[in-house]
Amino acid sequence: MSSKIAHISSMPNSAHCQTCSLSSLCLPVSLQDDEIEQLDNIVEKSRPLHKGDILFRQGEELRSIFAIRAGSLKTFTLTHDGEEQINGFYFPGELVGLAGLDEGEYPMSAKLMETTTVCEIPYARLDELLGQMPELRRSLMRSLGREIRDDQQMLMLLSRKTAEQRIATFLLKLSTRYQARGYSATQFRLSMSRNEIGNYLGLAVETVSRIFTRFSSAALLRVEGKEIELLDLAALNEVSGDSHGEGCGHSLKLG
Amino acid sequence: MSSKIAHISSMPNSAHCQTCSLSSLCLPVSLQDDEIEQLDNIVEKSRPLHKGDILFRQGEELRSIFAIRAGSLKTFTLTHDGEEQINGFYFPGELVGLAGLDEGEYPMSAKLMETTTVCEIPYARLDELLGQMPELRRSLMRSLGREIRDDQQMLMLLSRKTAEQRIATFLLKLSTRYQARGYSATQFRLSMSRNEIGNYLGLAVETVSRIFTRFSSAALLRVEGKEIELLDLAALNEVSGDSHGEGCGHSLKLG
DNA sequence: CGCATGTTTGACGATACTCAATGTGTGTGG
DNA sequence: CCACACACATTGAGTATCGTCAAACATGCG
Repeated sequence: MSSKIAHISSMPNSAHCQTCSLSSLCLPVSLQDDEIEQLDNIVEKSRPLHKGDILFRQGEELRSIFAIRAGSLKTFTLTHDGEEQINGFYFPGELVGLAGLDEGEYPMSAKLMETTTVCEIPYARLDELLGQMPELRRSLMRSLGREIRDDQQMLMLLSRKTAEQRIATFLLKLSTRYQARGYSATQFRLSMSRNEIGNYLGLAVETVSRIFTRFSSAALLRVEGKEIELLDLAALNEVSGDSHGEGCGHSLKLG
Repeated sequence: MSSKIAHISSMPNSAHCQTCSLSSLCLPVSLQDDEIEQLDNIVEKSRPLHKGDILFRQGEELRSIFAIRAGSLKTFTLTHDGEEQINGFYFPGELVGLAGLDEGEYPMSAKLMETTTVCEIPYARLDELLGQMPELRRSLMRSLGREIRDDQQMLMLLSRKTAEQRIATFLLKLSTRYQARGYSATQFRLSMSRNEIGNYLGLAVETVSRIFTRFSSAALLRVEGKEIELLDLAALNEVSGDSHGEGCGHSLKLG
């Protein structure tokens, strides 16, 4: 359980922003070629980091934000009683570390859930570019805004949704995000444990497990350890409570 | 219940950013005098708007963000089943509307809880200034970051705290915010109803009411309708679950 | 003054947590 | 390569917290 601090050493000559297949997700801006090149120049690509490594730690000085190239990580804070509270999961093409921009230090820690490659974007350099490139600036604003909206959807989830609705919502969100980066929307591998899912959704592990089996019995999905197949997106959507169709909120009876 | 859309008409010659006592809260930046003047030029001060008025509506094009000069408002979204979900309460010196910057439209509505005066900051003009003034840019970043951190504290609250802890946390947060703007930290008037508090904290109205009386019985506070006096900040802190001292989590027994 | 809205209090019940035991997988070391 | 240990996952039983329903009470607005 000795989680090492990830030490980024730049790859000799890896990929570039210009050719990165994730660029449309990472910073969806319409930049000039030379602007992209400028951006590319300040970005440091890491060699793969290992599962369990800490990318940054709560309270550390915020020197960089990170874009994920491959793999996945979780961000979390520690509660007063030393428990870890997961704030979010991050996948390729997503930016991590934005939340700390105001304080100059990371308000939470980031830990890899599997072998992961990131792009490091030094904030000082980025800040210069922001002054020169309005589009980049707006793009970053959009990323911040998206972060806020995501959090607010979570607020909604935590304050109004039942356990079933939370899990359904969670799975559908994952589905959407996987789809956005070219993976299957219905079949994927959960990179987080049931424990982490429960922590994130404000549920006990046991509840998560029970609902997985309940959904399985109802043929909404197929579970095999961490492998998941969503069998009935429409029904999941119904259960999630986000559907506009009248969901009248009846919960699942066992099949 | 006919909530009018607030229509901002600029005051002939009201206050200026240069002399605003809230400027340190609103945009806590170290700007040059001429920079502040530039900012002041694009800000439109409203005449007082009435309780119940809508400042902006979810889905509307985001033309401006707002700074509150006096009064208070709540932001909320509508759930799929038409219920209102409160996202936050805003007080003088705070910025509203930031969350929509990415999409170009407001992701939620804002409704006044009492007679309120705001400064309107047209986004197009602001964006120009952002390119010219690095400090202003960082300040706005900080505001966005703060919004994110606040949301994440709420996530923590909703996913891990009991009803008692939520109410205690809520009251202490209010206390801090009031203090920051020069009001009493222990005596204030709740501008929101019990219903709105419950909605915001993910609790039923009845639960909110019960806990208020429970706190009252335990001499943690004094309630008289919307008037509140916090009698034992230390104890409230203890109950809130945020204290670092060992809280061993025993709930209040009636006095 | 009366109706509407907001608040308080009580009784009851459901959802999800805790505790506990068993089952399953994963990684490590012999 | 197997065996063991450890973390993770599932399932069950009992319970507590909080939500729902209901009614009385207070407050405020027209």
